[in-house]
Amino acid sequence: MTDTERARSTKGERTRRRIIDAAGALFARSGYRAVSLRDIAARAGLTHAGVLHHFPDKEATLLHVLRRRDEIDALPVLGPGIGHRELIDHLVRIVDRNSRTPGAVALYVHLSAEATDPAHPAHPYFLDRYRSLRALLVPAFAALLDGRPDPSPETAARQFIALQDGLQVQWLLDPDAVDMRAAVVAFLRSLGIAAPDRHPPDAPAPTTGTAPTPDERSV
Amino acid sequence: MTDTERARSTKGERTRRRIIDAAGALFARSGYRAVSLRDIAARAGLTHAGVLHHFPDKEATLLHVLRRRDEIDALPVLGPGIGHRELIDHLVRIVDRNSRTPGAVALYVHLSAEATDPAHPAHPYFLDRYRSLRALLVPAFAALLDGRPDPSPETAARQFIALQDGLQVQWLLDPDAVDMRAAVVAFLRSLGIAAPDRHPPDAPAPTTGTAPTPDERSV
DNA sequence: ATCAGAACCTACCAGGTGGTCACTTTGTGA
DNA sequence: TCACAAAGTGACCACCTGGTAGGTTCTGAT
Repeated sequence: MTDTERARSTKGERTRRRIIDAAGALFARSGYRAVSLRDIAARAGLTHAGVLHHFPDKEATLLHVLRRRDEIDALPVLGPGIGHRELIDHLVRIVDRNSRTPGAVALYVHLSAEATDPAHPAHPYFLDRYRSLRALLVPAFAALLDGRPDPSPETAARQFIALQDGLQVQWLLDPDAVDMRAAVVAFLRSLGIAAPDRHPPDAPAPTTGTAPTPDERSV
Repeated sequence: MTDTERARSTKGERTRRRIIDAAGALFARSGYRAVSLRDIAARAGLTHAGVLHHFPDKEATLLHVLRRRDEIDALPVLGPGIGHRELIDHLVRIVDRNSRTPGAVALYVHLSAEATDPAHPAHPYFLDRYRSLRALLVPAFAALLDGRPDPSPETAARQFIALQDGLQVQWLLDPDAVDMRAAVVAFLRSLGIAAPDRHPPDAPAPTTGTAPTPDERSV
């Protein structure tokens, strides 16, 4: 069976990837329910039966799209051991990058709204996503807000996440009118938390920041 | 033709209302695209052909639902002449009431996400909605933030709206875990704006709540 | 060069979609 | 009371949905 596996790891893997890329792009445009297997198949250059050869059903397609996006942003890569400032800086940098990748943003806006329905296949995913994001943010805010009790770290974390989700909707509706980064940075300043510099990656800035990962997403 | 009109204003009007009520409830559960005319018809006690006798097509149904919701919240009723404090108080009160009416919240969460797509029938509606909400909020924040320049009134308005939209998603995913009012009030406090009292309307007792207004929605 | 298994397609299924049409039933103003 | 418009129906349309069955073509390790 080792031969089998090696064989599968060539062409099959490649079209499998084309399929989830296509699915991701389409889910971003219109959400999960409004996209058909034939739409996905057409964009990937197959028949819808071809898609179902690689994935058991439509739902599996969605789950793979989400899994792949998680690999791309690799938020967990930061791990719980990361410094609080680094975490916030990293998240602000993600906001920045999102402003250049409407696709990823649209995907999450559509899916998080749909997934509100407990019967939606992505419902557990988003429950877990928000839970673990909060678990990451609460200690960070606890440290950065130290002393001041007013917004509790829990509240600050929830506000921070909510702010970004809400900004994304307004931004998608009218991209030129909304500066997501500015709004997020202003929020942090209101809490007495300094904002990271404008464009740490690239040439002149003080910090060297991380390498140019392909693209990132919504938080 | 006056006779005709008077006749129409009785039974027709009544089932017309039943239809948009049914449509509103279903759109709230699952969004616009996932709900069929037959679903709406069944809930309203008709055939789907009957629904299409009253509305030219499915889209008209959605537009009427939105128009009706606007009448209910009657945000414009406040008018531009309202006091700044009164406006903020009113909005916070709406947040409060939303916490008791998941249907209205879910309607807007679903639709605002779907309407991100420029081809969606509600796209112009939401563009206008955010625009006019901002037009109402910017002067209010300009006054209440007076002096302090840090969050510009424009930014504060955008944050305020985004915060609520984002909170609604988290709240729908896990209603018991999220206190939308607390998060909004804390945000205002961070800007140095006092929060309105807990339950201004009605008796001082913690329970009993407000009068049984049908329901209200999201801001 | 072979040949097993992966990749993929055509054809089909039952069921759902928005919308139309010709028709019957019901309500109501005169 | 009556006539006529409004309300509502059932049958139908073409089309799309996710999923299956059975077959053909391709691929790549031997």
